[in-house]
This record gives sequence, C-alpha cells and structure tokens, in this order.
Amino acid sequence: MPIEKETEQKIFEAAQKIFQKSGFEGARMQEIADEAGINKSMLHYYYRNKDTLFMTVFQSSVKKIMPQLFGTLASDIPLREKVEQIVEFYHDMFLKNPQLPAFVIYEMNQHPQRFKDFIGSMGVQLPEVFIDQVEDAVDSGKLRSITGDQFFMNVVSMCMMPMIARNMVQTVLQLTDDEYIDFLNERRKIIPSVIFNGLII
Amino acid sequence: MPIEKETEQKIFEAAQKIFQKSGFEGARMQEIADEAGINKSMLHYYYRNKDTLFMTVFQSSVKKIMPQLFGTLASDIPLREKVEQIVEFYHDMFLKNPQLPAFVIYEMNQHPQRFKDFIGSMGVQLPEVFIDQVEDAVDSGKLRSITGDQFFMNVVSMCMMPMIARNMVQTVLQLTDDEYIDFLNERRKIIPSVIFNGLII
DNA sequence: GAATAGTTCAACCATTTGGTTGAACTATTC
DNA sequence: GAATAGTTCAACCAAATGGTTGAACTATTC
Repeated sequence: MPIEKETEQKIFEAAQKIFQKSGFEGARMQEIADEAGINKSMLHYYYRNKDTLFMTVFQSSVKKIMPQLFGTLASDIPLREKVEQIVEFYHDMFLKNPQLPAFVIYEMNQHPQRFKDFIGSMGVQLPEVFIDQVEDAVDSGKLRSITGDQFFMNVVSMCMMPMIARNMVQTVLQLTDDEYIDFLNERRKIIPSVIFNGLII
Repeated sequence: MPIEKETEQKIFEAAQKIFQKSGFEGARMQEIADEAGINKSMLHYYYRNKDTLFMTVFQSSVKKIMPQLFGTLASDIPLREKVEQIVEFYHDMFLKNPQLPAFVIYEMNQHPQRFKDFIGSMGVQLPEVFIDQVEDAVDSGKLRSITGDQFFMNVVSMCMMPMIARNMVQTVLQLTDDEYIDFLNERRKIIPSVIFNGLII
C-alpha cells in the first residue's frame, strides 16, 4: 500500500487548481474530484459544500499575496528597497503560481461584500510607516508630490497587471510563452527605475 | 402603444450588463431575460444560444477598448501626448463603464485560444510608428533605455490596474466610492508624470 | 478480536440550466 | 381583408449540477 497524501490535502490542491483555472462559477465539483482522483462525495465529507471548499482555497490564496506585501511595506528599510523587494516578491510568486493574482482579484470583484470583512480582519491596510515615509520624502523635497496611496498603486499596478492580463498582452505583443517570461523578468529592474527615475534622462 | 426600443437591442444591453457583472459562467439566461423585461425564448430567437449572445457582447466590448488605444499609438503626435491621450481615454471610459476592463481581461484569460484569432483579425498589434518613436527617443538620448513593449506595458498597467482591481484596492485603502473616483481622477496627471519624470526630483 | 470512530464510494435525488416547441399575436403586403 | 412573414410567450424537456444517503471498508482502541 503506497503512502498517499492525505485525501483532504489532495482535495485542497485539486480545488485550488480548478478554482484558479475556472473561477467559482466555472468550477465543477466533479472536475475537482477527478483532479484529486477521488469520489465526489469525499469533497462534501471534508468540506461541507462548494462554498466552504471555495472559501478555504480563496483565503489561502489571499494569504499568499497579502501578508508578505504588507510586511515589507511596514518594515524599517528605505523606500527604494521596499519597492525592489515587492517587485521581486511578486515576480517570484508569479513563476510559481501564474494564475493566483487574476484569481484573487476576479473573485474579489465578484463578491466584494463577502470578502470585505475577511480582508479587513486580516489587518490588511496600508501601514502608517509607509505612508509617513512617502510623506517625509515629499516634505523634505526628495520626491515629487505624491500620496502614499498613489505611490502604492503605481508599484502594484506595474507588477500585477502583466500577470493578470497575461493572455491579452501576450496576444497583442505576439510573444511566445518563453518570451513572456523573459519580458516579465526584465521588469524586475524596469519597475523600480521607472517609479523613481522616470524615463527622461 | 409606447415606442419601445427594439427587443434585440434590449437583449443586447441586458446581456452586456449581466455578462459584465457575472462573467460567462456566472450569467444566467433567465437573468438576462428578466433584465431585458422579455421572455427567455426571445434570447434564443435573436441570438441562437448563450455562446452567440456572449460572443456578440464580448466582441463589442473589445472594440470599445482596443481600436482607440491603437489608433492613438499609431497617430503622428509626440510620445508624451500619446501617453496623455491614452490615460484620458481609459479614465473617461471607466467612468462610463467601470466593469468593462475587468470583463474583457478575465474572459480573455478563460478562453485564450478562442479569442486569439478574433483579436488577431482586428489587426490589434503594437504599431510600428510607436515602436520606432520609443527607439528613436532612446537612441537620441532623450529616454533611458527601454523597449516599446515595456513602455506600453507600463502605461497600460498604471491605467487599468486600479480599474480591474477596484474592490481589492478600495478595501485596502479604505476609500468610499466617491473617494475612489477622486483617487482615479488624480491619476490622470500622476501617470504621465511618473512615466516620464519619475518621482525623484 | 470485538467495538468504535473515521473514511470511502456507488447510487440516488431535487433543482437549476440551457434550450425547444407550438400556438397566438402583430404588422405588413397584396 | 386574406395571406404572409416576423415576433412574442407559456409550457416543456433533457442534461447537468450540487448535494445526500447508506452501506462497506479500514484503522485504532480496549
């Protein structure tokens, strides 16, 4: 008898894969069961119903994206390093889990009310340290006038958009899969540079 | 007898609303019929089936996002003006149709193969004029080294990400709906400034 | 090794969903 | 004003889907 992964764990991983691929509405319980290589009623045994299974997967996904981001933002390092760390983190994460950002953002849009409590309860909000850091840099004349919110938005946009809109961008730019990976990796250096220095020499 | 909008048109508009809200899988034919205020079998009379109805809506949506963008990129104006026009265009479009960008990008990710031909057949690709313009600016030392592809990606990212991830961003930044509109409108000036000048003074 | 708790599954069920049908109604044409 | 083509709808249908049940199987406990 081969030592198998726990059934519950197999279900979770299968659900993660199928939900990320098809979204909540598009995912089929049977497909998840097939992917996990078990009977459909197992899904209900371990996770009462589709909603519970989905929420388990979704919450785990959010935890892969958020805490590290806000941890870095709250840390005691210079602004430029924060940006560099965040850019590296998101690009590393994408290589491991390309569908994750699109999944979280789409489902978040579908049921905003449902998740606001959850997100809120995670203590996920822009750290004061970071806001102050941007404010101080602006006040002391080191940065052009900008709010912490907008600064944050710029960094996250430049990182995540190419991951979320991958298929559209890849089609428009006519890149192969490998070329797209290269394209993304180039951005590790481009993003901090554009954010801080802009393009004009 | 009041002069009513054509049934076909009412169906199209209802379908647009429901598909954008719920996605292909989440949308229900009955819901679309209710929204249009007609019987469900009307949907099938005018648009054979769910797929046909969806494709009609989807293609119309793509046409609202793409042609103007690539028209501006291909036009004979300075680079900075192109960026400014694109930023204005997307922010105006968002005010009229907040769900449109997320809809197109999500569905494009769901069925990439299905739409590659369609997108391709629209002649949607990065115009040579634009690529050359960036190249020339780099060669003549006016811009830091960057490709047209990456330049384009930066502009589109900064514009569209806050529209696509609205609910996540709004939750994290704890903004009301009105505040979020203001937040977006501020970006009309911020984006060209960051792209060209960066933040460091 | 019997009793117990935990685990697995085939068969089933109720509901929902996309889609069909045929009759009725309306506007137009001649 | 009869015939025709186009339009609307209530009632139906087959398939798919999330969920349930009860029996059997397995590991653990005493």
